Amino acid sequence: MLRRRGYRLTTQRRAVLDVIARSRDHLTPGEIHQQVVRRHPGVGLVSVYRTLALLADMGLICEVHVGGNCRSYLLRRPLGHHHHLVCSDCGRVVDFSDCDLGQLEKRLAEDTGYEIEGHLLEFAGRCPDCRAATFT
Amino acid sequence: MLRRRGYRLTTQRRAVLDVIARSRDHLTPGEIHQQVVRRHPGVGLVSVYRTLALLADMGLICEVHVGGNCRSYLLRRPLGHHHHLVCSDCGRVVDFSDCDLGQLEKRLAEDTGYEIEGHLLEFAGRCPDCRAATFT
DNA sequence: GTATCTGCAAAAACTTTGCAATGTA
DNA sequence: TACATTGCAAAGTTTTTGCAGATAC
Repeated sequence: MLRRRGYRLTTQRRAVLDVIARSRDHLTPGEIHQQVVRRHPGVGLVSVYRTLALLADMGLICEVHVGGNCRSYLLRRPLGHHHHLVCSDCGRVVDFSDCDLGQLEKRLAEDTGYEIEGHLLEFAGRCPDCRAATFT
Repeated sequence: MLRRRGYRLTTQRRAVLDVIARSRDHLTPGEIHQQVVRRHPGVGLVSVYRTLALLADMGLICEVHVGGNCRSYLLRRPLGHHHHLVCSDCGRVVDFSDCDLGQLEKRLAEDTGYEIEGHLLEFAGRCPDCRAATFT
């Protein structure tokens, strides 16, 4: 990972990034810390918070809002503009990038006079695995 | 307000609802409490939390995620399905209901195997007033 | 009159900050 | 070696809970 942006590559940061990258789910700071500690006892929750702030600033991770905690993070897999489809059972996230909101955005701008800067779009649903689990 | 759903209509609840209904902005529990206290000193923050939980359960208010705090509430003006366009300067919210995501939703369902249950869509932008304020 | 609500105070959860010690580059 | 980064502990916030007294119906 290209952390040569002036920041040092420490064990802690590597560990946090590793946990986030490994997970297909979105994780809260607490959950991330728990997982980090498994392999690296002694790493403080504080470092997790600090690392998350850093990664968020750099745009390497992003938040998930649908389904509970708004401070759940996720690796920004496609690095550019994209959205999430979140499983309401297991939390598993699938990314997609073609949202095609241009028309709506344009009409809204005209109707309201707002100068639109961006949007937040997330879908909630049940992933194939969780659906299958229902029909035991 | 039709609170005859088995719940009692108390001064506190009326006050909280009043503040939310009055505001065109989205407010955090703390902000709501501050405003409630102005007219009704002695009302506890606890009651605000409890009332918010109640109103949220009943679907009378909804959250705003764009721009900071994810626990900002807003009166559910059009009572059905709708979305928000939030001013990134003053927080003022405009509602709209035609989001036209059916196609995208269908394609996502096919591509991913998810059974889609719902979506969260919010736009961020600058409202006419705030835009005007820039060109002093 | 009674079951629902409220406020207080205290607890629990979550997040940020100060500082000496540590580890990367 | 030097300075960014860490962990601890402590302080701030935010949210929840227990309980006795108040109040809507």
